[in-house]
Amino acid sequence: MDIRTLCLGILTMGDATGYEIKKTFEDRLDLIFHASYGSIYPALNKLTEEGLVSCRELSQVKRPDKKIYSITASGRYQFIDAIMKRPAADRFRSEFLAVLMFAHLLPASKISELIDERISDRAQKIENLDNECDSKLTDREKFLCNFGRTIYQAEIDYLKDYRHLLESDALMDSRAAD
Amino acid sequence: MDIRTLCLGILTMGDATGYEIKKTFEDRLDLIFHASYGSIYPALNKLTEEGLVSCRELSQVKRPDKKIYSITASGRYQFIDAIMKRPAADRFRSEFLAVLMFAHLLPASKISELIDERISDRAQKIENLDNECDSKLTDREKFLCNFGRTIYQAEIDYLKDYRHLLESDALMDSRAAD
DNA sequence: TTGCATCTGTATCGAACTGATATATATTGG
DNA sequence: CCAATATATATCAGTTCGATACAGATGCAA
Repeated sequence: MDIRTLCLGILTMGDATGYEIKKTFEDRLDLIFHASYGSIYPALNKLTEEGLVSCRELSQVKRPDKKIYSITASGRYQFIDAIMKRPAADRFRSEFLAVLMFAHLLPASKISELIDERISDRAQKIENLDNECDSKLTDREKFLCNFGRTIYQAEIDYLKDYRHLLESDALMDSRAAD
Repeated sequence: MDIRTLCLGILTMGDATGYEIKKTFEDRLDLIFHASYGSIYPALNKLTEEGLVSCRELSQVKRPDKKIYSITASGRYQFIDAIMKRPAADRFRSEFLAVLMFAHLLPASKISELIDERISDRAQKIENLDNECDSKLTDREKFLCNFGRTIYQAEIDYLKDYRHLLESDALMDSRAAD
């Protein structure tokens, strides 16, 4: 599933401009999927060419025309087709964990700082989700929201419980270096 | 931190060929970071140009020469510099979760199947980590290995506990459609 | 023993995607 | 009153993926 397909999915929820689709990615899919203008606008052009979405232009004074996209019947079929297929594996990349892989090359204080920051970052993300969760309505959205909270909390708990493994490791190495 | 930098990091653990670096990504960084030949080989060329790694060629009979890369002193400094910087945010993309976002468009049976498969996939990943964890030695590696297990287990637990929210939702929608 | 899969090793290419940047104006809040 | 944020379009260079190509070695099962 590429961004083109997911734009189609967002349009099943109602007509939107490219700008609004970007916002939807940020507001409701932040946990799950990311997309930049550099992929959204070309995607919408291609979808239009292929007849999977239609586009009406709303001329505005002293601004670029607003282009409102709607999904077509054939677009809807194609989207259902796409989500019926087995989803590809998650893609995950964490610089934080990559750095920890080389913790022995850093001073112990740096490791502690890094973990402290990670914990407060995850806590912040949970707080954001808490706020969003209230206003969200469907069980489906609550499910995804709580999914995120659960995973973030599991990470915080793990870091708190086992950080000493890294911190003592680094400490020993730096002592050995003396 | 890009793949170029992480290749440098892998070379701090010992000399290696491009092929071996790829294997290291698969064997020891699978949880954390991914890289394909299409990024590794160009990265090594660029690192060589910049004098951050050196390369000696080992000619082999009826095979392309084996190129063994070593990190240089300046490469080592540059790598430490890179990991001292604040790590960028994780990048995460999950087609599985994206599909769940549109669960209301799928039959309830499909949702159940999807979740069943996800649970066994995560269980498999935990089993793989269990096996690897034994043979790994340093506290640092154990830390990362158990990190992965913990997160995967949290996901399984969550899915088991709350899948009914999605399954009943889908059921209601399909009844409503009748 | 033959044949098939997997391993070792190099490398490139098109397509996908990111992140920054450009261009304009309106609105909101401190 | 000014700065930040929001609305709205779009492109571009650089990064990365996934597939593919080539080619012999090695292992293993029928």
